[in-house]
Amino acid sequence: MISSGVEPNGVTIATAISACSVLKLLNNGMAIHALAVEIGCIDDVLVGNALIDFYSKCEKLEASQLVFDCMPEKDVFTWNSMIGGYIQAGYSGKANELFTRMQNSEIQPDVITWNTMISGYIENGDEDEATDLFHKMEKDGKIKRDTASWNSLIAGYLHIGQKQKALCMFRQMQSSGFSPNAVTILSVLPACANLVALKKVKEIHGIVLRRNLEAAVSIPNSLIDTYAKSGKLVYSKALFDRMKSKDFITWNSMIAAYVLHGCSDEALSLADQMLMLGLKPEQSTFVSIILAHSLNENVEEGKHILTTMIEDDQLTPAIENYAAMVDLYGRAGRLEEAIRFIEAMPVKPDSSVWSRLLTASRVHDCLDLGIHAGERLLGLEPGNALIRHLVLQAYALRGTREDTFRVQRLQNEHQLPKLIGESWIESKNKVHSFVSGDRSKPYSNLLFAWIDQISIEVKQIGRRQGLCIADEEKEEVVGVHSEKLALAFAFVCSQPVVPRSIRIVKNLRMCSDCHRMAKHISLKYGCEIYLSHPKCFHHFKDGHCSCGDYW
DNA sequence: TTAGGGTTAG
Repeated sequence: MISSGVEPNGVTIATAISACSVLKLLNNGMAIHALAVEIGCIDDVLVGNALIDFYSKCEKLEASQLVFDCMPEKDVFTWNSMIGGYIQAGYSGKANELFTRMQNSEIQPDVITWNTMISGYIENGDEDEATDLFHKMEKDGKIKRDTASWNSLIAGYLHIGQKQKALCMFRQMQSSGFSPNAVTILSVLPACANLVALKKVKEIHGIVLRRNLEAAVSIPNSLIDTYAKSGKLVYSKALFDRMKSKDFITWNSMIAAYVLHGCSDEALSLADQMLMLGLKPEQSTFVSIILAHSLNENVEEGKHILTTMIEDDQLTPAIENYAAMVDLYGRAGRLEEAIRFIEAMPVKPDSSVWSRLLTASRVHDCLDLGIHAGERLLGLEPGNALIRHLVLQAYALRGTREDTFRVQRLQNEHQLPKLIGESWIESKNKVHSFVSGDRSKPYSNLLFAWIDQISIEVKQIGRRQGLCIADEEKEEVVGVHSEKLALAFAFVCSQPVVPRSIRIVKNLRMCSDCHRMAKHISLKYGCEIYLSHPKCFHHFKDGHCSCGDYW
């Protein structure tokens, strides 16, 4: 435009600066700022507003404040942009000061100002202040809450990990006569992505259909992911097949869904289809492809994929790609290669890398390497009780003189909270919780009798007794593990019919004894068992598990 | 024509 000799005006400048804000192009934006001064449109309120947002997004808050202070004329955008800048930088106190100043100025806060303050407070951990503002905003009758007001609160709760409160607000929103929009759905779906919330997912899917929200690609994308994590891979695939326009996230989500369910061949074939359509896989696609080769224990192919990614596609591997490689070597039992790979990595290994190595070490009974990985994990997350517990166990198992000293030192550093296994299962619209060794339920005797009977059968099949590093203490110590109680509950309460599909969520890693029992039950009764615990998803069917006995 | 709320990578 400039080289054609057309003079830009304030609108041109504001639009161009906005583009720089999105792309966080500090130098280009500053050049346009200089141009605005040169052509004399710097006092244009539109330009000033765009600049405040631009400098905030480039993390140059002092510059934003300077622009704000110099503006001869301010409007509601000016104030909102400046307040939003402080909020996004985490300065809710400073934002609140401006919010108060704004209320005493000739420009009054609008619904966006209020929403910005609400999301700012809650994301900075001040839940009370956020809900207080949410209630106050309609007090004087000038401001009406909108869908985004509800979304701010719901998304805020999710950011701080309060899923239940978010879902509760979601319900309240609907009973207050507000319809969820695409943003609401995209916030709330990941909160329901687990094996015991399938009904909730279906309910939200129902809202999507009734409100015609499936047109935006992001909605079916999120549903594909959520259904897979809720154990309904067939629903994910049905949605995928029906989608007329797919984007990268669609493909990545479906490929990752197959990997999650241990369907490596389907994942690889879908990745091939993606290539044939001329779509270039991105880093995240390669994570899934490497993991699929890992499931097949095809180390050479996995290594080839990483090379292809770097050399042919000119992509810099992300830490997740390196972690997937460790899984590839680890699952195949090539532990020395795994550790050599980690040592040669161009980036610093993070906890995902070390925890993959720890998994490999525990599955292949390699105590020394397990201790090495555990110590690294502990160095990265010293406050993590679970890791501390694993490291202590590993030292105790190895039991050299130095190990004993290390155990004592670790124990003295922190008081170890007791790790209690807990499992959840849904039945008749109610989620039931079981803790390991719990005999307090009125029907406990029925559960234990059922477990005793199955245990005898499983013991006859044989047990492998290796060096065991486990999240949870052995059952001889804590009593029957919670997932067995949940399994027994599923059978006992569906009598005389055999349950077809059982879904359980657990807080701690499953032990190999419980894993063996679940496989046996799936074979004996012809039922499917889905069980997830942090970082792992199991689908037991016909005596096999989708994890390939590696978790 | 500038401001707020959101999807994948077990």
